[in-house]
Amino acid sequence: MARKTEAAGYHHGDLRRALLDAAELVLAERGVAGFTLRECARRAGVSHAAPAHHFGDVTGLLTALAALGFATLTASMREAREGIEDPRERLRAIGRGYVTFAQRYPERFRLVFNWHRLNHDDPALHEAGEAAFAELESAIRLAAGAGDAPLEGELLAELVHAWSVVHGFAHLLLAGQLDHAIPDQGEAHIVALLERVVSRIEPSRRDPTA
Amino acid sequence: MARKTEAAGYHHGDLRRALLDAAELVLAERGVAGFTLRECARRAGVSHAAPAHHFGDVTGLLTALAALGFATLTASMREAREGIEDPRERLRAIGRGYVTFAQRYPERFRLVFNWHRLNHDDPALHEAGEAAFAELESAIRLAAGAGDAPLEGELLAELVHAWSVVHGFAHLLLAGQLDHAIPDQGEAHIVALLERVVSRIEPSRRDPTA
DNA sequence: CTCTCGTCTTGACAGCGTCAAGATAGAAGA
DNA sequence: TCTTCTATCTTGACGCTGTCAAGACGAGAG
Repeated sequence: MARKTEAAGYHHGDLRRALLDAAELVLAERGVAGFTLRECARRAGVSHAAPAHHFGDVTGLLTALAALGFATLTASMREAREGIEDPRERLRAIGRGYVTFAQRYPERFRLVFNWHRLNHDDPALHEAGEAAFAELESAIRLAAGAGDAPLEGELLAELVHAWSVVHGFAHLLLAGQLDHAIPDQGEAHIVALLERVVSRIEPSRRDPTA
Repeated sequence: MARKTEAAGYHHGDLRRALLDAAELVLAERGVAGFTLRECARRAGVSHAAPAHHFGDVTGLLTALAALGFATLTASMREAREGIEDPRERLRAIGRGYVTFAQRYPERFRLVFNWHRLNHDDPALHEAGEAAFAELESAIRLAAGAGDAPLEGELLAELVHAWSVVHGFAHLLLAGQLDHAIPDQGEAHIVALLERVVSRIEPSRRDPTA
C-alpha cells in the first residue's frame, strides 16, 4: 500500500527493495529456519525465480538482510548512548542498546550472528559488522581511557568481556534459558536483572594498558 | 563398524541408537541448517520413513540429540572442575569447560541453544538443561558463599553474569565475530584471552545476599 | 523503427518432511 | 507346533523447497 510505484507490470521497478521488505516480514514471522525464498517472492508479488536475479540464491538474500540487521544494531546502540557523557555510563548504555535490539528484533539478532546460511565474504556484511564493532570499541577505549592504544592485553580483554556479557545475556534471553533462573519473566524483572549484570562491566578496574 | 549386531534384517534391533549416532555425524558435518532426516536414515541403512517411528518428526530427533548435547556440556563442565577446591577457581574452571564444549562440538552447542526446531516441552530436554544449569548454580553459590539462599538479587545477577560471559564468548567465537578483535586467531591467543575474560567473574566482589 | 540488454516468467528437476498403507518378523497364545 | 498379534520397517505418494535453463517482455539506445 502506498508504495512508491504500484506498477504491476512485467518490470517491477524496485523489486530489490520490495524483496528485502518482504524478507524482513518472513524472517520475523518464520525465523531463519522457516525462511523461504518462494514465500518472499509471493509477498512481493513476483514469480518464484525472480529473487535469483537480485540476490543470486537464498544465502545472498539472507546476507543482504543481515547487513541491514547490523545497521539496525548499530543504530540501537547509538540511540541508547545518545546524550550520555560519562564514559562508563555510556558504555553500559551501549550494552543496554545491544540487548534492546535483540529483544525488539529477535530474528534479526539470530540471523546476524548465524554462521551458516550467510556469506561471510560479502563486503557489505563485513562493513556493517565492522561498524557495529567500532561502536563497542570506541566506547571501551573511552571508558578505559586507552586513547588509540593497540587493542590487546587487558584492553582487549575488557572489550571482549563487555561484548560477551551483553551478547550472552541477549542469547540466553532469546533462547529462553533464563527461565531456569527467573521464574517470573516480567519485563521489569528482566530490565532490573540486565541492569545488575551490565553494572559488572567496569573497564577501569584495572590498568587497561597492561 | 563393530556395532553390537550388524543384523541387516527387516527389524534393525537398535535403530533408535543407530539413528542418534548417524544424526550426530550429520549434525557435525552439515550443521543444524543442513540437517536432514533422510540423510540420517540413509546412514543408518534404513528407509526414509523409518525415523518417524522412533522420533515422530525431525524436531523429535533434534530434541533427543539436544538432550544428549546438554549431557555432554554438563560432563565437560564437571571434568573441568575436577580436583579444584578453591571455590572461585572452581567456578572459572567450569566456565572454561563451558567454552571447551562449544569449541569441541560447535554444532551441538548451536543446536542445544537453538530456539527453533526444538521441542521445549520435552521432559528429557528440560531435565538435561536443568542439570547443566545446576552445575553453574552450585558453583556460584559456593564461590559466593551463599549457601541455599534464594536465587535473587545480587546472587542471581552474579550467576547470570557468569553465564552470560562464557555463553557470549563461546557464541562470538563460533560466529567468527572475534576476528574483528583478534587478527591472529591462534589457539594460544584464544586461550589467553578467555583466561583474562573469565577472570572478570568475581562473585564475592559484592555482598551476594543483598 | 529496430535492436539490445537487463528484468522477470515459465517449466522442469531433484531433494526434502510427512502421511497412509502395506510388508515383515519376532513374540505371545492356543 | 501352529496361529495370531503387534511393533517395526518399507513403499509410494503428496506438496513444498532451491536452483537452473529457456523464453517472454519492455524500456532505452542507435
